[in-house]
Amino acid sequence: MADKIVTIKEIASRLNVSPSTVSRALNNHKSIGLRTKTNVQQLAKELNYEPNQTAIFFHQRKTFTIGVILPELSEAFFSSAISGIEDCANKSKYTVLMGQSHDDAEREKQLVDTMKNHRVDGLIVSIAKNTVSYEHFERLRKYDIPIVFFDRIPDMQNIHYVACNMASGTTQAFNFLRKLGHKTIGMINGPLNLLASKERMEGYRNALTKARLKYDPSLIISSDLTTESIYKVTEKLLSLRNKPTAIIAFNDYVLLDAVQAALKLKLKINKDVSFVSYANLPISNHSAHPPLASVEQFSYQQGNKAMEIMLDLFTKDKTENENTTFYKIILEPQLVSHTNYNKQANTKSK
Amino acid sequence: MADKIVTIKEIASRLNVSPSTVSRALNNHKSIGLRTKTNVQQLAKELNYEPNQTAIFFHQRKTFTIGVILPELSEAFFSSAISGIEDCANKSKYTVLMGQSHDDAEREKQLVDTMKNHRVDGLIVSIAKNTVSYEHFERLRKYDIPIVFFDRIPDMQNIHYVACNMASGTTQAFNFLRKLGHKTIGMINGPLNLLASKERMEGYRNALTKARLKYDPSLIISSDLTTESIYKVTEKLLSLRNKPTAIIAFNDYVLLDAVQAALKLKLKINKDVSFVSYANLPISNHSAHPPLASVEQFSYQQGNKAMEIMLDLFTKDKTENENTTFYKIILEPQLVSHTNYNKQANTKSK
DNA sequence: ATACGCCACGCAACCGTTTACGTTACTTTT
DNA sequence: AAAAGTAACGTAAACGGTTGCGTGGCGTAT
Repeated sequence: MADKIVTIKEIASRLNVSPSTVSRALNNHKSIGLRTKTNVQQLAKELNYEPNQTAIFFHQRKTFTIGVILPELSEAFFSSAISGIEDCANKSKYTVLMGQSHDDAEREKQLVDTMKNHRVDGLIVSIAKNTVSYEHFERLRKYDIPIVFFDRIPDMQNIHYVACNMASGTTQAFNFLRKLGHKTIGMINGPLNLLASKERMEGYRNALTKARLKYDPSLIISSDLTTESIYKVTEKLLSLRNKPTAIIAFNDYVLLDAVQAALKLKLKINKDVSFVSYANLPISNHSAHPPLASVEQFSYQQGNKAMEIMLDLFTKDKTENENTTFYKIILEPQLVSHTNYNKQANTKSK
Repeated sequence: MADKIVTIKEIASRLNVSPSTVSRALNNHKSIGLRTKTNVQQLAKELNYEPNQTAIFFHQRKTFTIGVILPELSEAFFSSAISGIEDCANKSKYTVLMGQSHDDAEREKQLVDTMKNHRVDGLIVSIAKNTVSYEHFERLRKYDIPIVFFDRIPDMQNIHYVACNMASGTTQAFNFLRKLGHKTIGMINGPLNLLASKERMEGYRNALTKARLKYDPSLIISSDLTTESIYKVTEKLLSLRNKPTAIIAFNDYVLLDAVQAALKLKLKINKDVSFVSYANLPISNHSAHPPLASVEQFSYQQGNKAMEIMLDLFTKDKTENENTTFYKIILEPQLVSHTNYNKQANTKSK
């Protein structure tokens, strides 16, 4: 077999034509005669010619690669999101360069630089927990690399993003519990510098206002999301005079710890205290103490939408000179009740 | 600011030197005078010069990118594995191009082609369930793109791979159950064309032989890993005359369904029937009916090791001409008992 | 027969960087 | 003082493919 990698020049010399003719023939350029065109294409097939994309990328200043930076792939939320991104990307011949920040701002910065050097056509990012400066993102503008943020949005002006309305989700959760008869509802929130925490807080208070209830600040406690912190916070909530009969947990990971803390206090789950959470674990409904309901955040859809926006930016960039409009997509979360039996388990295998 | 992207030529013309001098100065080449060297480096810093990697990649025939193709990121096993890959890759300036086959052989083939066109320096693959032909892998040899397989290994000669010894894991599981007093142990296996199934079978029979027990074929049933199939198979097992008091489930997803099936038959878990499984769900110990023990397959380590092998191949390629040795790394799985309390929950947050 | 146009293809520059191979000017050796 | 060496930098080709422009040959209109 042909051991050497076959290039356009190789084909050209074999057919006694110029490389440019071969290139045009392969690209079905109109100014090439039918005769030579078929000759070239046939020989290319025979020799198993495959264009060297790195040369093309370099020449066209386009890599058909989009970078994705997110905190942790092992969190189901993000692995699902990247699936949404990838599925959409592949439909348009794009490939995904992936990097995890492990929630470390420094690492995130490095990744952004790497991706920039790789000249990705665009970047989809969910920022790290402790990212506070954003110059590394700003620097990308010079290279015309658009960024679309999702879920974890930085506090920046003029950015594209897609996120889920956690305020609304929290309101839904609150009302759900109210309808079940719960009068005193606590919440284990995250650090208040996170938008996600602020929104949950906002949703909680909105629900209170609408229900004309008075606000008891001690019912909402922020934790730093570590196991120890959650234990402490949960115990604190459950030993209040105005003790909550239901708790909204920041997410499923928090839920697991909070439930353990409650059990330690000899409380019966769903009797002495009930829980509602935000879905990020696929099998939380198989767990020993599933929440009464979950706020579904549609991670796959968020990723998918982010990639759609990216594709849109690529086409728009060519026509409009200055991008003055910014995509700000807010998805509505949906409360999923787990009281009915498990609907269907996704058939997974390994 | 400098709006245009600054290149070596730009720096060269500003300093009235040639581009090659700039290039050498930036790379600290010895044959460049200290004077001009510092001049160049300073101006580069000022202008925020950043090399165009696509040009470099193209020129050096090296992309510092490795492709990873696996079935499903949403399975914890794989998302953990890719973390292992990425962590190792980043330490050596490599980046990860990712693609999911969704267990579709056709898609896998496309991904291999895409990665080849992107000229990844290497490929790490866990093959799709229904991949039977391997020419798309063979084709990469021409491009000198090494492949390292992990976990799901194709039936090919002369390949590098890292996998877990499922036979040994199964033997461990079997003996564990025997020690707990179980005399009749069933197993829900996967399709027999999978190496993983064959190995489980092998491990089961090895354990039997060592314990001088006779083999009852009806105690091992293969399923196609769909929920319906698992229900059926479980019911079959539990209605045998020689009814098993313990069942080894193919993996945690199978476990979930098998447990449901057992519950449907009004059996008490861990009393009428006990389970052991192969770990791929991180929170299986929080689930309503956790297995007595799990065979830990060290997915992160598998990925990590695969990438280490890849790096090794890169360095070796330069010295040795023909690669006549192939890495075949077999990790020993480890049985983790869940009877003691949950050790520590990984602190995860979102 | 001359002019015009089009078809089909070649030439050469280009993308940004690296590098083998000069070339110059100066220093050292003998 | 001539030869040799060396420091410091320039020239140009190369990586593989694309593309604007040029050109010869042929057909057709006039």
